[in-house]
Amino acid sequence: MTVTIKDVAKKAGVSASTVSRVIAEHPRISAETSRKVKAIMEELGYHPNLMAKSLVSRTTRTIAVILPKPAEELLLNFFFYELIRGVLAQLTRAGYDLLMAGGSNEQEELETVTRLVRGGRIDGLLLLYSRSSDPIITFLRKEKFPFALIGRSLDYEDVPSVDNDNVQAAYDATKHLIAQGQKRIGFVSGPTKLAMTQDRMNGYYKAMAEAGLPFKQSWVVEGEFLLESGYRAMASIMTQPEPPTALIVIDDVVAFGVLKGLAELGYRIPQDVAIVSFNNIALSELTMPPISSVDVGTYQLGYTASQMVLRMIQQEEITARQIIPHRLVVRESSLRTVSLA
Amino acid sequence: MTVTIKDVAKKAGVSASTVSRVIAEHPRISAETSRKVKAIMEELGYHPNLMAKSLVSRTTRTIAVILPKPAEELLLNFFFYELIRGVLAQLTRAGYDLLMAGGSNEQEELETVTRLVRGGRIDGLLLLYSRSSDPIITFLRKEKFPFALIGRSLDYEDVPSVDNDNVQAAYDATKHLIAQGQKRIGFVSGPTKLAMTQDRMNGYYKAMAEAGLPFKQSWVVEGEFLLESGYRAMASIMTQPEPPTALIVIDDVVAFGVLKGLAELGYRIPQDVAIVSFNNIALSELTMPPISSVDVGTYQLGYTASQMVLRMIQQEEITARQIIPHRLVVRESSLRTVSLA
DNA sequence: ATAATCTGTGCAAACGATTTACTTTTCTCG
DNA sequence: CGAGAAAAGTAAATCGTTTGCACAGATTAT
Repeated sequence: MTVTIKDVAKKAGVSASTVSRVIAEHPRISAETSRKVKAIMEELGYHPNLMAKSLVSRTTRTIAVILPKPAEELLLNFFFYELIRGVLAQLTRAGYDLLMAGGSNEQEELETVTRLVRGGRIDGLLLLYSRSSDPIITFLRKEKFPFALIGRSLDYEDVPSVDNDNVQAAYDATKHLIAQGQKRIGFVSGPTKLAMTQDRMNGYYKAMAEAGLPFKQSWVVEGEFLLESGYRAMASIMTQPEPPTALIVIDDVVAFGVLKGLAELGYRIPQDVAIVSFNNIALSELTMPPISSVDVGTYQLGYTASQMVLRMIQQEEITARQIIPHRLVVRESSLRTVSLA
Repeated sequence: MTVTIKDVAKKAGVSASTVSRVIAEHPRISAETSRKVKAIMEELGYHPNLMAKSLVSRTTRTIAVILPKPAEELLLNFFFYELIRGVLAQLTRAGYDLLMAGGSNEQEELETVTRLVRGGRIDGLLLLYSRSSDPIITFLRKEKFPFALIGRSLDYEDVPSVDNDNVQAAYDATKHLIAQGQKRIGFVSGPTKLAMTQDRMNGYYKAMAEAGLPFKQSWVVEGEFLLESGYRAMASIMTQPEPPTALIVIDDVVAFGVLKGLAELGYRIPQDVAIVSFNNIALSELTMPPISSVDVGTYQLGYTASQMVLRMIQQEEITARQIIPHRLVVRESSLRTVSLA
């Protein structure tokens, strides 16, 4: 049925080993034989069976990405495509394939990982998130299996991971507002159990403290990565006697809610309230007004994390924690003086 | 190193075949042996080598999704995550894995597909888009390889595919505006080479004709799936002597641009101009005002398309063209009389 | 009682490559 | 010219499973 290496060998009048070596560009093959065999391969439309190859080489040229279960996916919704493109770009370059897997709960996820790793189906793994005391990470470390984490592990310092400097990013964002003359700056935050949230909060605190600006606890609101979260936060933050005149928002989607909430309360942006948020998803520039946002380099995160895994597979030394530079993209929402069309 | 079926066999005092049969739940294995072997497997942490399994069974329990190259991805940006979740849900249920592949150009894409198919790495394939006279589709048909298309092929009627009834969807959207008392209805369209665009235009024409409403060619503008496209369309549509009082927009992202353009021209929504768009991405309800949009069932598209491929793999009969129901989600942007908060 | 069927298991041959260890052929050069 | 080295290629083992066939012992039918 399908054409095998033996078919090629027979037709070319050589042994299977020779064909194999032609494919591998083994030096001990004469130019003539190589040419001849290649011609036959072409003619027969031969493609090596990847399973057989993997079986003997104990290598699959495949790495897997584990998708978070639904409950933890919120943030990913808008990142995902960019991230995967970055991952795929790197893997394709290196001749690797990408396997995507997940599970509907923690237990299933771990089972999937076990099956893939122990079953020899993949050479490396990429985790898109970290939860504290993650059994998957524990398992992978025990197996000494090549993997990298996008984000930061709360449990171990030395987990190979690619992340942003979220402290600095929030610091920069806050500084930007301060440079615009803002003094009363609030923070619409996310779930504090996430390293990302904690880091951004700290950057904000740091900038405020450095500038000697007072801040009230009532200007800071925890929430989730949901539109509603930002919307509701406005009701509590902006209705107090002395509300902030500027807000740092943990994520663009949350910022959309903030925009909505502010509009309903009659605040103009940026004249009454200036806004800076994070992640710079494609829609940040489409709102009215466009939102200033810290670009975290989503594509780069995927690209670099994959590269890290590939390096580990090649037994190369890696730096356990790699930082992707961020970049504050300033748009109308944070500018003190703007000329509106 | 890794524990194989032989290790299990030896420790259990049986042959490798017996262990294999225990795993396969072969009927001719005694309950006692089965219990014993399973215990040993557990103890040793045995997981079958998937490559060896695939080699002999000529089956991989993997299907691939081919990612469009960057130039054609625009639309996918917001769909992608939902779509993949649908795909993954179906595949996980059936015990299949998902491989993701792509290429930076058409040639590379075809090579990837050839390598995967001929190399026996996958059992089925999912295409997320259709271009006319797609060499990949040609190849897959020739190989009689199980695959399904999300969308509609412009070349062949009988390509297994999962799609919306876009004609009906646009018809419904237009009817809704008409029911709101709208008479001057325009259409902000997409690239006409796409089946999706053509279908939606036709639905719009049909509803207009049926209602006996006049329409001007100047109320219809072609564009792309970009924010700018909708923004620019406003400058041409809304500045003419008798502009439409309602607009059908090909896609939510384009609608965001429309919103922006209308705001700059001083139109209020929906009082001055009503809007309905398509795809109902997560952000449609976050705009000011929230946009009425036709939900196309993105998750379902992925879920059903995967199911179709799985059926083909099982040699089951399938209906070549499956339609996912759409649903018009009415929000403020299209309501004639609204009480704004 | 004996033949026929059933049960439970083992042996060995695939599956389609790679790779080690040889064998044969061709050079090179004293 | 012939020995030894280098070059080119082959045969066979191997990777970890599955599975058709054989076979022994237990069970059932005649």
